Amino acid sequence: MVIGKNIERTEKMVEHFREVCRESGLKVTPQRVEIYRALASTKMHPDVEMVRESLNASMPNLSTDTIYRTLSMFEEFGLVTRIEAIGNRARYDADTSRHPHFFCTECGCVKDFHCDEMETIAAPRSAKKLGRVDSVHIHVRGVCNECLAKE
Amino acid sequence: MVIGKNIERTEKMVEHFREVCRESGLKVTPQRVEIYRALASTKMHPDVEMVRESLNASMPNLSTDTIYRTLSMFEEFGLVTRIEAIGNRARYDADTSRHPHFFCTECGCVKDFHCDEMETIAAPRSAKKLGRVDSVHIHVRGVCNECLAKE
DNA sequence: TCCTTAATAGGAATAATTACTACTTAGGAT
DNA sequence: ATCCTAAGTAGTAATTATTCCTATTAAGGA
Ligand SMILES: [Mn+2]
Ligand SMILES: [Mn+2]
Ligand SMILES: [Zn+2]
Ligand SMILES: [Zn+2]
Repeated sequence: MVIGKNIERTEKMVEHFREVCRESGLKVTPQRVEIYRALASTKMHPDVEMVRESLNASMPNLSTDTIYRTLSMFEEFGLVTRIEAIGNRARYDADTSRHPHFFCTECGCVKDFHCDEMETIAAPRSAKKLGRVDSVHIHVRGVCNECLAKE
Repeated sequence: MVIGKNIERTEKMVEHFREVCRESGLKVTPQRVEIYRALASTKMHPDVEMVRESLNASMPNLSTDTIYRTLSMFEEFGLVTRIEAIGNRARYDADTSRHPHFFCTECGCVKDFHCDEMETIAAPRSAKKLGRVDSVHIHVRGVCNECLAKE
């Protein structure tokens, strides 16, 4: 995972993360900051293993358990969104705004795209009859350009 | 898992399943028929364990491996749809028509609802720029009426 | 009925996630 | 600045979901 693009934006997000921690009485540990920064600085929607790899140089003793615990905690506090992609590994997104995803069924990559209609479509009455609707999720599946090129 | 409603419709689906098997050179084994029937006769979108439980009386020796293998094969041949619900168990739907789902974040249940807009919305250019789009998936998350009643 | 090959059962292996616990540390109090 | 304490972490074990393996079985064609 490459880190380094849009450093200003990333650091702004990290600062916001620190504030949320302080407001919520969560300790701002180096592990939490680095895990959050790893997510905020990439568009790859990383899973736990990708986070571990990207931090391996700077934090070689970071434990798997800490990554899992930390990401779950982030989700609970609305700092990240958990993405149920294809396959079995949970992936995370530091962009918590509502937006659709492209899932490649070949390589498993997850990409953002934008679509006003998909970002604003509301749950219909038929859905609300089933219970309380908290969020709407849209994704498309297909084969990404990189995988198409390989074929 | 309760089986038995809409028996005619279920049996029509089972007959179609048999035809697909014959056409594709797949053996019509009792295991396959019962697993397919278990899916076709419920609206619960069962996971592997639910299928096993529902068939435990009639097929006590049905192996987990067979259920996994069979459901994957069904998906490959377009007989069922695999649903990536919340949490870690894959769920399956014998209704392969495009329709949105309601996921309860409390009990994990999966319910159907209908919404013309969600069933016809097409992938936008911004998605197609990322690769070949094969399908569009929409679901909502919330808390189902049963869980709301318990609170 | 026989034969061939696909399919199954049962158990072992793998992969993802969670649980446990002794040790560490962030951040408030002194 | 130092101390205290509860919250957090590392390392490891346990659990859970899924896949792999292989000897045995049986579907469906000859
Ligand atoms: Mn995203
Ligand atoms: Mn459905
Ligand atoms: Zn790809
Ligand atoms: Zn519920």
